[in-house]
Amino acid sequence: MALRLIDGGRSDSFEFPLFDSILDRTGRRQLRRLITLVAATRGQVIAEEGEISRHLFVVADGVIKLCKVMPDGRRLIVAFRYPGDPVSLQRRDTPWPVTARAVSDCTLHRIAWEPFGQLAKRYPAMDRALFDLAGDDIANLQDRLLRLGRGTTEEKLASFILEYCHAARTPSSLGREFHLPMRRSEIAEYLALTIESVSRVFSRFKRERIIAMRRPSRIMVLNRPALEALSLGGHAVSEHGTHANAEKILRVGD
Amino acid sequence: MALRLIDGGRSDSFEFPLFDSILDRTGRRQLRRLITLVAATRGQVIAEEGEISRHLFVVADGVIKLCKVMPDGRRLIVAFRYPGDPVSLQRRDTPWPVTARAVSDCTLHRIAWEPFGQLAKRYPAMDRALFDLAGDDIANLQDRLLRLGRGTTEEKLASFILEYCHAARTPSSLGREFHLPMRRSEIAEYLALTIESVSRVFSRFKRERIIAMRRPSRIMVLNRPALEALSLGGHAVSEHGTHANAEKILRVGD
DNA sequence: CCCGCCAATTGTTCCAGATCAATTGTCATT
DNA sequence: AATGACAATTGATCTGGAACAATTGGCGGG
Repeated sequence: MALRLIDGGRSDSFEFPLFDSILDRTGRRQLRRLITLVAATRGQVIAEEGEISRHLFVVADGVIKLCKVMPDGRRLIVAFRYPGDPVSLQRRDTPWPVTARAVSDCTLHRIAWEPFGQLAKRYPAMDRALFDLAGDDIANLQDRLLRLGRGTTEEKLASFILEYCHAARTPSSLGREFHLPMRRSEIAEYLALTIESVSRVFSRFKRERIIAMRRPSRIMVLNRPALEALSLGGHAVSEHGTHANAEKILRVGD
Repeated sequence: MALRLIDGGRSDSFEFPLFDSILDRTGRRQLRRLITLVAATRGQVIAEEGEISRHLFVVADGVIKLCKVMPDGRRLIVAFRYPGDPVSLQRRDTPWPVTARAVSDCTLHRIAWEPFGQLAKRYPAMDRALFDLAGDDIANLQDRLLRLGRGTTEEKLASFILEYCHAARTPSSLGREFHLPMRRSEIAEYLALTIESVSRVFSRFKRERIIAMRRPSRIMVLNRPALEALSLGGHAVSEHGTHANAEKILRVGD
């Protein structure tokens, strides 16, 4: 199924902070004319791994996942993308390194690389801005690599919850309930765990009053400091057995 | 200890393919004048996580590792960098997201961001080239994420050996012996394993005549197809039990 | 309201890889 | 050649999370 184009998608009214700050009035207007608004429904493929990338996509509303699959079917969600995020930063007109799918019904800004490149010739700061965004993406992937490689199940889920609250601009600190659009299977694929492990840790967090969960997708953070402590890999907050151990390991030198 | 500057490091003679292809003669000469050649000895820190990045580094000779550490001492090597690789692509003048250390004695080209930025104003293609390099880095990190998250010990080591052969331009396909500069502990930190697991799999590969190993750091690839099959996650090459399984998993749909 | 479907939870068993513990190389120094 | 300091290997256990297996819960359609 193809992406649905949205009428009036070329309206000048919406916000587009990614490049607006570096363009003058003319540049902004020209960029607006390149943008098409498209819609995808839950589960729909936005771009397939291997397919040549002809567009830059930016999430307008909803959540996207970027997936990779091994030949034997093992899969991993490389990243979720939230409103305002560019979907994939890569050389123009090269194959997508991942498959992008909608996690919830969502809308995206789409810009063809070809005219984007023309515009970028007159506004070189745009290439610079793309590079900066790529740098942020790299730093995030490096963090994720550390967590997937060395983190425990608790640590992974704790940092996922915090990350979601932050990225989805959810009122987590206020102790308000929010909606989690991804299923357990998607959280498991994101954290390189099984559904069962994810479910067990959710239950444990609930039992320990770190979160409340009236339904699987309705979460409320009750003890944010506990989540933060877990997500850094500090484990028990006020114990210092781990600390002595840490110093021993760090002393190894290199 | 500070990085040692190398006399005559400003010579115009060396190759610098990263940007040479997109610059004219004048541009190349101007870029050359910004480059300083520096040396680091095995184990030396080139840049520390958190420290503001004032330079772009490119590996000239030897191998670099990029490390991240958790508060309690668990560590991961995010990437190795080989001759020709930029060390870290990130927003200019922002904190390093990783610590860069020399794995072997090595030399690096160093360019201060400040004059680099001036030059890039006259040659906008340089920013574009940086973005493209960052895109490659992102694709590599995504692959690594899949392997660390879902790969077995064998798969991880097999793909590491192949990756090393490729990156270090080693005559692997010819069945010639080569030198592996990183210790078992570094390979383990790169693959999110323990030293013991790495050692056991090396021994197994040796026993199965996939590699030869006269000393821990002297390796020869004997059966490249076997390594390639393993690194893709295909497991046994000519078995199809796994295949049936794969289709079952893939059929899940999303 | 009941039924069927699928997501999520919970319980049980199992195993890959971690951890703990020697032992064996390797090489630099005297 | 003997000594000491590490790096690597090998062996014996242990365990966190996977795999397998029911059971429970929610929701849409008749």
